[in-house]
Amino acid sequence: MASLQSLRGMADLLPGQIGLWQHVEARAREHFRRSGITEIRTPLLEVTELFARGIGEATDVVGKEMYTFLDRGERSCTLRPEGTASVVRAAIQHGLLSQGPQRLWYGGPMFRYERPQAGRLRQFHQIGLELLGFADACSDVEAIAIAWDLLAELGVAGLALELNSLGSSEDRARYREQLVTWLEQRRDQLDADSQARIHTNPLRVLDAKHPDTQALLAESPSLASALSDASQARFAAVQQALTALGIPFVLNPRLVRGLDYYSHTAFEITSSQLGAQATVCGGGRYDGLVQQLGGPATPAIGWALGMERLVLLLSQAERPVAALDLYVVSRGEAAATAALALARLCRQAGLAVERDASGSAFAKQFKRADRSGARWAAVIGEQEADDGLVGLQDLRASDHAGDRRLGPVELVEALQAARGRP
RNA sequence: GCGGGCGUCGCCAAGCGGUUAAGGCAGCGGCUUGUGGUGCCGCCAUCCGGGGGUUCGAAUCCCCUCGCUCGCCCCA
Repeated sequence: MASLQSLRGMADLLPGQIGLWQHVEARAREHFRRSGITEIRTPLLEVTELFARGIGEATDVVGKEMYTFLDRGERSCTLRPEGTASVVRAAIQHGLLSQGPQRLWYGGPMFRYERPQAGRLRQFHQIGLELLGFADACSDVEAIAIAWDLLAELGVAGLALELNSLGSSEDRARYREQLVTWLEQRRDQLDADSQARIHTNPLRVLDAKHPDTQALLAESPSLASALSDASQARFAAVQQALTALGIPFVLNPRLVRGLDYYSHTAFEITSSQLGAQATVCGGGRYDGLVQQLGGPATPAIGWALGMERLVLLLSQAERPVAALDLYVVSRGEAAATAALALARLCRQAGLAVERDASGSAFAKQFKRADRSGARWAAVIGEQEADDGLVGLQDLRASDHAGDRRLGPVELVEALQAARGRP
């Protein structure tokens, strides 16, 4: 390549697309505000150990997808591949948990060194929710409902909520043993990927895509039956509450989240319109993580939502356009200064203004005024500059009958008065 | 990391071994020396992602490379 390019998997967000992103971000912000959830911002870079311990050494994310390097002090640093570990670290580090339960959200870029694909980038963006210090089943449902309602509010259609329970960490450990034993007995019947995972991440074998492996798995010990009575009751309570809220879901016993820290409720919100990367939002309960990272035993639930995937679903719909109130056209040096002063005056009054700086023919400037989408055009030529006046015309009018000539202050007042009216 | 498809102007796109490399949109200039949305005229790729090779001759064939894309893996 002759010219410089962005790194693979790292995308620019251009002016034409940014409106949709800002729209989503604004809605999310407002949605969290109404839900009593406050934002937290953590660094993009963390000590590698945080993710190794938090997410799990055996996971793909940690094993092969992290952007890790040594800094000048020879410390191993990693660009965050997800948000939860950082939020939990911050909560522990600053003693937030001793101030009571925390309802937090975050947003921003995450980094995973993977092969880019539709809805998958190396730098991608997530919005996430973390409820720290909440143990009851209704908190699981509240978290899910917040995600579900946000998506609905944004007008995303055709979503499905998939649900599973991984049980308590004891349930999971017990089941893991059963499963490993069972898998080992049939090791030679498994596909290569699954064989490799028997000890590193056996639960993931359940979700193997290989048809022969899937057929074999039909008779494997089930996770559901390994759940303790308490865990089963808890899962039932989650389902009841979802039903009470009218949020539809499908049980997916093979839904095993990739990161080690999940327990009990695990869920994904998926769309069939996204191709292979169908998950828009995924999350679950992670009761053991806070303690594992050195904090007080704290039950927690959270989720992360993929911005790129969400925007992909939304981009078929309409996108909001930032409207300009006024476009200022001028000719001549004195007029240019007057135009600049007028633009500034209007901006100070809260109007959105663009000034044509080209100095080209009026016909040309008006053509641009029209295309800018501005509601009004202001004209300052030699004549107006001399008189200290400004020509004002309605760009929506088809003739010049309504054109006026007035002073800058009157113009601002006129536009403010006209604002809000069609 | 592994497979498949693709890569011509800012965007869309013709071209398929010998063309001055169509066309449309956008942009710029003009018709209209101070007034827009329509119309008309003109300008806008010595070059076809990059590098090698085959050939008298390549955007068109081959190799390598980069990038995009789809799937696998995994996840948001």
